[in-house]
Amino acid sequence: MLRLYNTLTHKEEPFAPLHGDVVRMYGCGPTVYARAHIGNFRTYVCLDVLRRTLKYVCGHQVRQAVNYTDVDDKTIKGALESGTSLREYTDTWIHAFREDSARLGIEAPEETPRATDDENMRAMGDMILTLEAKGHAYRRDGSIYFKISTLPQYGQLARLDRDGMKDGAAVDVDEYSKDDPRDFVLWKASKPGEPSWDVGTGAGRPGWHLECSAMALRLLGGPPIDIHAGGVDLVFPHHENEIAQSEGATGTTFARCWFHIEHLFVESEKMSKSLGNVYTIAEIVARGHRPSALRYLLLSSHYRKQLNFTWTGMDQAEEAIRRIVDFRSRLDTVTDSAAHGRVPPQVADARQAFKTALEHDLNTAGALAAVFDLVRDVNAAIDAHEVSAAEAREAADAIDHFDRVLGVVSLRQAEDAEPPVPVEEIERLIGERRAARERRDFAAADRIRKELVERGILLEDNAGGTRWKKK
RNA sequence: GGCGCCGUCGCCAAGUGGUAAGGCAGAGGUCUGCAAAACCUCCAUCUCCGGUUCAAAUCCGGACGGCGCCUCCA
Repeated sequence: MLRLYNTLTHKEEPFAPLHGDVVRMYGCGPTVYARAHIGNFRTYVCLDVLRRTLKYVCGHQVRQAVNYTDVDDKTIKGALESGTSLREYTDTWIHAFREDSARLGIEAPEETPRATDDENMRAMGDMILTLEAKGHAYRRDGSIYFKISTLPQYGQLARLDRDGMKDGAAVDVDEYSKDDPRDFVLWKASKPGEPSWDVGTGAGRPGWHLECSAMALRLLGGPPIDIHAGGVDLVFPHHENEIAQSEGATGTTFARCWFHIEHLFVESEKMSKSLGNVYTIAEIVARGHRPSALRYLLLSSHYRKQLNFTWTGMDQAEEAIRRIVDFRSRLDTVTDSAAHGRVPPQVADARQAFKTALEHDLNTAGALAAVFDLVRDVNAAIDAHEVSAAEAREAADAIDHFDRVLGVVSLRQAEDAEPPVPVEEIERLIGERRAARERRDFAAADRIRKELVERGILLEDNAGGTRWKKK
């Protein structure tokens, strides 16, 4: 059974969906005002692995929502500066995000709501009115605030207490007049020139936290929903405030399990624009790396540990994937008909180890070890001519199964499907080279191989003939 | 000031009470026309100091080092 670390309880707990076999999960998505960076994508790749584990390892169905925050200070400013409407402006970045997500092999969630969609705005308005009716909210100068003192459990997720929040920590000094500095805004009064909505709230726009509460409950049903996720930085105040709003409005638990992904660092430093180390997928590619390598790198350490992105790490990831991909294609070349019985138990062990690792709070590094164990074992068996085609098929099925969760082999194969040299030309040259080798003209043969290497194609001579692959 | 995390081979990284997975890199070897790939062999006692235990990388205490949150942020 899957066990997940729950931020709410600070413990690893067995996880099962509340209703039947459907896991209802919500992830806080990007604010769409710029191209997302690799740190953002660590979160989304880890969510993807969680999603895939739930589906393909645990056998659950998944109903996942990941939102686009398409109205806030940054998006409004960006739209203004680019001279386009908020909708057009955010459309651009949503498109970019989908493009990058696809390059990283992230499965599309069932729901990708936008805050400014009518039905979501209405849901937010309804939630505010409910909070007001229950005495959790108050209006001041056209804005509406959540009154923290009305909710005794406030602070449970982040484990913050009032007394500790003093010296050294910045105290929220707001330009608005709130009853308590910690009260947060549910609805911001509109300013001249800014887009605004009125959903029983007066003209304005939603506060930072409101959209997630409203959309999660609208799209996933409940409460409680099964899993709520995001980057660690969202624990406070975002998620704490989401809990306050949702539980204030519904009177019951908002989310059963809180799943948080640690931050990515770059060359041991926090990413920041001033350091110039905020990389996007496009920049990774421009440096000659495949997105699959980034995905692998993100999977190679545990999601609750800080991960240090380095270019050496990317090089190592490229090599590691290559080993698995080479193995996977080698399996297709096995033609022996006699079974030897050596491989099936190896496959069974690997499948078991893979599952056990993922079930243990998504231990992807451990799962990868299981994959490599199988690679080594079966490679050795093939070298010893002790594998039948059917047994190779079993191993291939296992690798394909593993990759439904890892999503890294298929990604690499897709990336390498378009070689820099036309396939017919590669094959023609391989033919010429074979002829040269047959007449023992190794100089000519080596010349062809060298030429292809320079054009990005590697040749490997095996018992069955010559194989090519992208460098 | 409060809360919390981390320190395992050159690099990355599992393991969290029973005697150190895996990947990358490296050395030697097998195979090969040569390469490549693959395989085999070699390559750490877990930051340090105490303690608990038959047994600790794993638990407790302390030291040193690194980091996060308490403020917009994945």
